[in-house]
Amino acid sequence: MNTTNHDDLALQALQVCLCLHARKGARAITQLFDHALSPVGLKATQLSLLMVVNARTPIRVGDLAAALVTDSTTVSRTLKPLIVRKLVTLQPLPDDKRVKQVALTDDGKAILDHAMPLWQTAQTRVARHLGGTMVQTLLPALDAAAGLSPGSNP
Amino acid sequence: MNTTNHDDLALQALQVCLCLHARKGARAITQLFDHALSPVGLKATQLSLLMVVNARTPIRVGDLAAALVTDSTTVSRTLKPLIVRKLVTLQPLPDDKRVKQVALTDDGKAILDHAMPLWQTAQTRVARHLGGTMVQTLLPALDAAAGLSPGSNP
DNA sequence: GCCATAAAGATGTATATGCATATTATGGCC
DNA sequence: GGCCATAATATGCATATACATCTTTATGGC
Repeated sequence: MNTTNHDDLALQALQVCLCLHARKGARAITQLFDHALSPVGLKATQLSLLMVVNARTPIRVGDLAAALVTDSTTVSRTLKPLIVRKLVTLQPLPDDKRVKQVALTDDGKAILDHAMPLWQTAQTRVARHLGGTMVQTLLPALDAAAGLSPGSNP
Repeated sequence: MNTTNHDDLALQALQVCLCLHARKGARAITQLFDHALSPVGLKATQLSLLMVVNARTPIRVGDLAAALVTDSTTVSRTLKPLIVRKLVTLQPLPDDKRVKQVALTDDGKAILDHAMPLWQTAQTRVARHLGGTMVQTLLPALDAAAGLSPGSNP
């Protein structure tokens, strides 16, 4: 008899698990970006958030969560340190005080200015490591993956 | 005059940032796996760890961290709830008591048995969503990304 | 054998992440 | 006009993640 079914499957799963691979890859990339961004005191996550806010100021918390493919509760907390550092503001919408809008401050714009060259360095380093072909296939594949949350159950 | 350099770069960066894309994709995939695994009370991260331990029991904490492309301090804490649930054990190596070895318990093997079919379902669902071609290109690209941590500084 | 140094994990602190639930604000219904 | 269903966000709890630092244990030079 063999080593039971689960052993075979579990061993094979290690090699092909899309979740594990996605997480390992994302962790490695995140670490590189975090290190690259340390001079401006931003984590990769925080820069991502600032970039989205910059592109769509002012933006609702819920829209920010959707744009980042994350939970609005996560956004709520990720905003905290950025608000403390006065990089963004959080203002209730006058028309509907349930809604809060996130806006980039001048300090936020300034730090974005300092961060983007560091981002460029990190991006280039990862892109070189992967090679152009992989980057071209990776980005659409990750986009596709990011789009699978809505259709969760069928 | 235009909208300043950083605006252009930041807007463009949103579309191509490998870190943001990797994290968004990984989050979406993780959520799907987490939901799929909820019947056995495991998170995707925990199953990944159990699969590695299963493949290489007993394994040192440090080797586990390397295999998962993560920090050994993270492994230390990720192990905590699994130890409490008696899915793995953590034993110092007699020869060198600095080293701790992680081993899968019978309960751990049992839960792995229950989890693997759920894993298969999640894996298939994601693979179908992406399509065979994307899966074939995604896995090697993520492997390549996972391999960029060592050469961090040049 | 004794102490300096290094190695392996664990802990303190901080952020990231998401589910269940609480809080607050709208809006429709009576 | 007040009450309840709903919507948007925030909090409580638990895990995930990593850097700096601490503790414990080995090892090497003397």
